[in-house]
Amino acid sequence: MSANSRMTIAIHVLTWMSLDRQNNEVATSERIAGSVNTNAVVIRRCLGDLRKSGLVQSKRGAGAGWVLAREPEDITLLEVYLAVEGGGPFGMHHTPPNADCPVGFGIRPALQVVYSELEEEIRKGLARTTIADVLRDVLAQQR
Amino acid sequence: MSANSRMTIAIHVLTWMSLDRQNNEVATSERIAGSVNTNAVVIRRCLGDLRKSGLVQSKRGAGAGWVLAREPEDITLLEVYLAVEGGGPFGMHHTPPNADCPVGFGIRPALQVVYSELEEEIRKGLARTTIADVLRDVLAQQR
DNA sequence: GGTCATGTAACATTGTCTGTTACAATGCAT
DNA sequence: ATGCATTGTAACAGACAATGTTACATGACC
Repeated sequence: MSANSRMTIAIHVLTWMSLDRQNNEVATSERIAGSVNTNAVVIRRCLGDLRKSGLVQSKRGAGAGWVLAREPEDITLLEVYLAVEGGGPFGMHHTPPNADCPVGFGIRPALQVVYSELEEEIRKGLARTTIADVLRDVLAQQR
Repeated sequence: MSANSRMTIAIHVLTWMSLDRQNNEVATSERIAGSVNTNAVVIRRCLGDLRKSGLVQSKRGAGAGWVLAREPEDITLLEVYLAVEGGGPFGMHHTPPNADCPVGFGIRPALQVVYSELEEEIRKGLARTTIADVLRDVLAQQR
């Protein structure tokens, strides 16, 4: 499968921000990038998606940075998923199948049903976990 | 997300083979490719994966081709998934996160748990549908 | 005004998926 | 045994997406 890490990065960012709220420093893309171990622009792109969905807010100017727009308990992984992830788990044919064949004609709508039911299951599963849950699990891992 | 079509192609192939069993012709990669509308080698690669998992069998020599190793009612989409799909729906960080940060240290094992639970949900969902179900739905789409 | 970080564009790099060509291996038919 | 159609696989080209990087205009506080 894709091995797309946007979901992972976004959860990492939000979890980091949840933990960092206790400090008095400002959450900048640069500092977050230090934890994720990537370029700050990658983090800004991610935060931009999260802001469009209303999960974070940005401040500009001097002392600028990012803050959570909601409590970690109120942010589910489903919202993160909807914010940063594109299509579903499986893709359709690259080029349209042969419509003169019964299977080629009917396979796409048939799979559409199967795939969207599956997508619904994924969403339900993601809705059960919040960023606060992840933070708790993350801290439980410490040495 | 990935937009990986291997799953779609594999289901298409197996569904086509289920329908084609009624004819007296031999199922060759060339004929299947005609329905999927792609190159025969792509189909052979897919069939190779399906064979490794025991879902189809191949015959060589003259009059060679492919046959289902099991009844369409006994092949679930989960088995197809396990045969052709690689990793799970989400990937981890491209480069390892900063282990000196508590979040960077604990995020991977924490997400591993979340992701594998999700993967389990997907598998359960896929196990509910068989190739015979798909064939029925495909034929119901006809003009 | 100086400064710092956001916001975004542009581009390079990398990796994966798909498609294509080529060809050896296989085994039935004649 | 020879021919033939197809599998099985390697090798490569092309397309595309994700990621990383550089650069710079924009905004707002000091």
